[in-house]
Amino acid sequence: MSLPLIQKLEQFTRLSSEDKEVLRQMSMEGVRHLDAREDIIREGDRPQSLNLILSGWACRYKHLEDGRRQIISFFLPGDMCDNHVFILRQMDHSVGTLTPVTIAQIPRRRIEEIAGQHPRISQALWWETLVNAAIQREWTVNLGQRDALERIAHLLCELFVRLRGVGLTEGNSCEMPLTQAGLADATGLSVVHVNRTLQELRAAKLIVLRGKSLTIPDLTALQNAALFNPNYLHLDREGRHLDANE
Amino acid sequence: MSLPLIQKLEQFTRLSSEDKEVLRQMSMEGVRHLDAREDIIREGDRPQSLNLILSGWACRYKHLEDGRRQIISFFLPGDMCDNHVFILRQMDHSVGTLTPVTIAQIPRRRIEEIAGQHPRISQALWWETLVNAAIQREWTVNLGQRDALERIAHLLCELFVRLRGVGLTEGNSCEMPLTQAGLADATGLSVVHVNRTLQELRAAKLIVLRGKSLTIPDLTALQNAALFNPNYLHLDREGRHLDANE
DNA sequence: CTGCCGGGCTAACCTATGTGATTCCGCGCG
DNA sequence: CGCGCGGAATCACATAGGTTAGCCCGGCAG
Repeated sequence: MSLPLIQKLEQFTRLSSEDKEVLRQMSMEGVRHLDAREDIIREGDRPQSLNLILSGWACRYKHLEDGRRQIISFFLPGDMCDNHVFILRQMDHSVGTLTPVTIAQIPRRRIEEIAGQHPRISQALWWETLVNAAIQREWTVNLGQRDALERIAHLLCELFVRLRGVGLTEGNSCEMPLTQAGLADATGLSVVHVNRTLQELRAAKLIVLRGKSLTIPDLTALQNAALFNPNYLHLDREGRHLDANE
Repeated sequence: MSLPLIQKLEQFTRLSSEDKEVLRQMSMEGVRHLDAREDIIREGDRPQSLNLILSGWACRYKHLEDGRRQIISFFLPGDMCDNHVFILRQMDHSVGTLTPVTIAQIPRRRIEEIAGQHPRISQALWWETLVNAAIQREWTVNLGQRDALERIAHLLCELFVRLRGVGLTEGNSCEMPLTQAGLADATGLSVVHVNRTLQELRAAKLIVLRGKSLTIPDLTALQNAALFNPNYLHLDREGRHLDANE
């Protein structure tokens, strides 16, 4: 059973077995366990280490002064919360857990050392940063143009495809620990409307959502409803060509 | 009169005069002139060069299959349209001009050479990539949480502060070549509502917008109306501390 | 066992924003 | 010199989505 981080980076590049060993070692450093709803980093911090999610879900978020809150992105196992932020000096947002989470906290120095010695890894880390930026762009489109149903459907497609990329789906099902309030904060909708819209998606047989488990009976159908095009996830290792259903 | 690119990077780091000379040379390569409403790069392209905006405005945008369009970000003079995209293999969005534009088209190889020889420049380029990502996050918040008035006010604050950073403001005024349709595509609002909201901003004396010129009589007031906090632009060269009004 | 709390669900009502259509103005082009 | 067009401005009307409030259920803490 391979580490989510490794599975993820291998969607992009081939890693040597030495590279993989280095990443495995790295993942065992500074392991910490966090409860749900804890902050990993706060706006204004000047982090000196990088947090790699080993298990559980977290998110970036930002509060407006009057309390409104937006979830800016999700971190799933294999994601790095703050890859390369040390180039900037201050966090402009916070990162918090959504479920209990285990992370590896890797000192800045250690990362720089690894990146210096393993160009393939260094490049892969930049790739992950750029893919995150691409995801952020797609969220801009999602919030700006899609209506509630498309928006939620799109988010579910994205999460499902990303989870599949790190081996966390089973057939057409995956875990869905997000509460409706979480979905609301991520989509810019009210909780009430998220609920309404989920009913609609259920009624249309596009999703089965019970407890913390999501099943997507027909991914293509959901993608169509969402106007979801997976190209922005850049899961196209050279030569290879895959669509979201591969 | 210094190049916008250099002014911009110097908000972040000190460049040696050699660094600056290299950037100046670079800016003279492959200069091209484009009309308004031309595409610089299209979704699906695999660009082998980097486009630096010397003058004029451009934007990233994305179309949904049914024609809806979202502007994802703006490029002002000194911005690089597609810094580091060669790490990804395909453009997941297009870049088009909003006004007549002049760009320097710099071959990938050349950039890599320069970055290899001038670590300061290399770092500054990554800084610009990360700041763009931070801007994208703030847009997520903007679209997800702010109402129409805050949203437009926020965008105007951002554009003004960014223009000021490259010396393109005069007192409290700057150029504003965006049409209301452009503002609508960027904010996810309808043209009609953009118009209504601009009236509101005018009535509140927060902006003076005539033709292609924007004046912000009281930037602090506009920032307050927008819940605008400039920290996400990361204009904080070490030691220095400035607020948006400096 | 009971009481509380987080999370899901629903209903009635309200409003910010979208739609579609029309007018007006200025400017470049034939 | 008149026509056509992009862009701004309005108006009347429609609706997606927000708000407030309340209920129900299940788990766990005391």
